[in-house]
Amino acid sequence: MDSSAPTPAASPDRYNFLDAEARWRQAWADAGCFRVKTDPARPKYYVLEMFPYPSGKLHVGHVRNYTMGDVVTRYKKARGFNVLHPMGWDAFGLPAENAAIAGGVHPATWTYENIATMGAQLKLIGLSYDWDREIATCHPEYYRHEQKMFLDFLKAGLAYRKESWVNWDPVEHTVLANEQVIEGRGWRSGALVEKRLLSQWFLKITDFAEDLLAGIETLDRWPERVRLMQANWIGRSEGARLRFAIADTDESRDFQGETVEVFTTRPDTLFGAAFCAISANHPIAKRLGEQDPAIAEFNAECNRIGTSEAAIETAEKLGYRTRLSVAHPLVPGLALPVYIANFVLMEYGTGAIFGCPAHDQRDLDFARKYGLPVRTVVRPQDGEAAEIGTEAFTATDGVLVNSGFLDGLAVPDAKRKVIERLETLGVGTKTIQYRLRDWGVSRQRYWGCPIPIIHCPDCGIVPVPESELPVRLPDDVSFDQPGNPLDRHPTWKYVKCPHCGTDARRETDTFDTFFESSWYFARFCSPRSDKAFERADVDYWLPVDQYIGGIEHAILHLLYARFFTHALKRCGYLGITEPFAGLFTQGMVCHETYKSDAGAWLYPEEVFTKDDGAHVDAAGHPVAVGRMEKMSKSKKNVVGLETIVESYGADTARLFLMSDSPPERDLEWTASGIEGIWRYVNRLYRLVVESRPRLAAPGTKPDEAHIATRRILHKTIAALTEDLEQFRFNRAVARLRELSNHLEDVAAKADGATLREALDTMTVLIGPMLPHLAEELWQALGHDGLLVEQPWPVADPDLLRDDTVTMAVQVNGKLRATLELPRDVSEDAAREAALAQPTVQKALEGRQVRKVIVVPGRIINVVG
RNA sequence: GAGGACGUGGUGGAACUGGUAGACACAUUGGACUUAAAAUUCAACGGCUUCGGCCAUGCGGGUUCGAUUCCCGCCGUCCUCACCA
Repeated sequence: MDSSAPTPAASPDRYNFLDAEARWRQAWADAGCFRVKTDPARPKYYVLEMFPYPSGKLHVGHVRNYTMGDVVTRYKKARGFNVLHPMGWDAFGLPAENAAIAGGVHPATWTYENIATMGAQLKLIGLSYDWDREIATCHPEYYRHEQKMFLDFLKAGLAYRKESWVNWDPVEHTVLANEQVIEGRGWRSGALVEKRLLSQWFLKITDFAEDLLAGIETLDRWPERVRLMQANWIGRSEGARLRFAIADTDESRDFQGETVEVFTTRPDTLFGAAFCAISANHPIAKRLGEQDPAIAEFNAECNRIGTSEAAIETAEKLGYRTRLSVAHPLVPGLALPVYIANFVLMEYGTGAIFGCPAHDQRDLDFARKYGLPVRTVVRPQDGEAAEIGTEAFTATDGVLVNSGFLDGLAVPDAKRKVIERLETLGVGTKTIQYRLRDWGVSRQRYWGCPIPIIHCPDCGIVPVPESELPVRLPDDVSFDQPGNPLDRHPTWKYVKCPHCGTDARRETDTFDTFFESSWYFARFCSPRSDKAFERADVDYWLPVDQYIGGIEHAILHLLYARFFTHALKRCGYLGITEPFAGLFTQGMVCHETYKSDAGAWLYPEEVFTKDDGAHVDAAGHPVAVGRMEKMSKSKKNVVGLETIVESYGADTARLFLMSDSPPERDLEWTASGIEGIWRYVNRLYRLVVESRPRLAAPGTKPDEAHIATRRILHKTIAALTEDLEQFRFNRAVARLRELSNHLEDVAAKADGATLREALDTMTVLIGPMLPHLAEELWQALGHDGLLVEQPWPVADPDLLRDDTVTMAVQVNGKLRATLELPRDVSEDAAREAALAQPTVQKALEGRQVRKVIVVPGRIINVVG
């Protein structure tokens, strides 16, 4: 329990971190170590952690990814790069409004207070930010630029307004984008999302579907997982669109000459078509509904059924047989019935399909249910067409049958040929269909960037003139009733039309808050510019070389930001298409959960451990220990940042967060773990302080032991450098411990020069992870100036290679001996040495040696 | 339903490109120091063993001189998307 952890007191043999950490943070700030400027003469490196939403307070779980960015920044700086490492606040969002509703505090006040709190917390842990570049996206000097961008997008045809069925979150009282609906629920509220028909602003992300997909190939420093998720989200499929003419019958006089357009990925199965099905929101379904209350009711029912996993699994596939039928485009005289079906989505393809029961499972189920014919048109490559029972034949390596001019063709050839025919007939075309849909950016909320549009009864949609930007949020708003305060504001929305001067009204929706985070990385390049950013600055700094954030943004933010970069390029803002060259997705910090016997969550510091290991609360009542879960305020399994920094120091917390667990995996925060790191930090301190007297000792003639120490030192430099390059922080920590363990063993007998080199170098190596301690030790070692400005050590290649190698000796694959042999030992000599081993002879048990495999420097395997 | 990842001691994890499995830690146990504790420090720490070894990287096969690593089939855990035509 954290509460049982002693507060380490300062003592002569203990590192006084409280004093030292504050002192060195001040020294970095005074020297402006992390203030950078555009300098094309120097190589640049841009490190960025996903900026936080200022929700209240940070706990130790938040700090992990900032520490990773800090380690990279300090390391790259030592390697000579001009490193940009900025921090800011993703400051628009619903929690501020909820706080306003609950507590009567204005969202702006709430937000800026949280920014002050969290900013101070971040400064406690010694992060290498250029604070001069701090931005908050709720500031008009930030959001004015995205209003301009939106107007530019509008001019470029990348923004449009359209009435469509959208996802409505009934708890947040706002629309959500498709990316923000997870298993049918709002991504933040968890409420079941409803479908509503609303007029909304969209950004044309689909214009870049192909570019965004192709771009994924170039992102070779992104996790494979994220690339795959994005590719799946974009969801490219090749197929055909084709039009079925509505059959001219007595029942369909009013649809004469009209067509039903469908999308299919299996145009080759067209001869097996048994029906057409359209979405309940298809224009034809709506027209039919207007005439027939039964159809209207069926359509409404389809919209009521949710899209959650449970709803989909249990919902029956329902069809409503309309009075319409369509003519098969290739089979004269064949008419197919038209159904309205609850499983056809208006949002994908054309909102209509043709059903081929023999070769699609869902179509087969539907056909069996409604007694439709099942006609096999693809047979297995070798063999006859099997009788279709309850399972469709969906393999695509078959051969076409019962399909007229397609008979005998393989599926891919048949696809090609049938599309050719459809194109000749003028009833269809080859198409590429994406799952990706345009990004709906309108939100019916106050605390966001106003959409700079005026609705005029005469002129329609009129952009706010650029000279009038920014459109500022009004301060005087009330949250005493649900809905959008901007819409209820007494005066704000009433304006004159900029064109004709008549009474008009402002757009009262604000942008999705993902709008702000879609370009902030560029704003950091010129945070005080009166333009969105300066071209010279973004040309130098972008793309971000190392981006660090949570996997939860694998699609949402990362896709929006990639799209924005394409769109900004098209509008002439910048010259790149991919904003983030390298991406790292870090794991979460977890902690045990505690529950009192009354069922209430308890904070770790409210829980005590008795001698027998039982857990109790302050009153001595038993406490149930739950499983490790992501630190979260709601379950109270959080450890306060200040608590840890005051008890152990920032460096101890930082090193703990970098140790043991690989950075992409979850990390368990434990009291014993932090204790262990604290002990290690003190050992490092003592190692240096106690070695100081020996540094003055004259260098003796270097003997074997000194060379061994230097070898270990230089191997550590090489390995640690490689680990940092590859984001293997846990291994880097292990290597540091190997080095310091060795130095502790030899310090008392090492010669001055060797010890000096080793301790100086070790101090530089711990710098990225333990920056305060490193400065303190650097000073203790007698150096002037700041360690943070020291160059990274370079390993001497001669010291990376030993004179001898340890080779394993196996007999039939089993280890029987190890041999210390000269590095350049010949294969013959190695073989002889191995065979001479008594253990080898014994293991052979008198058998003939059939073969000896020698892998230089590694292994000798005797096969007998 | 589609796609993907992972599975190593009591625990977190290491093992380069197929080459000595368990680095580095945490926990535990025992010893030293101490009036005692804390701190520090030394040692043991996968299992079994007749002390020669044997068995061990989820399970079963395969390839190989040699497999935690490659291939096939299971089992389990996790993630993403999902009525996508």
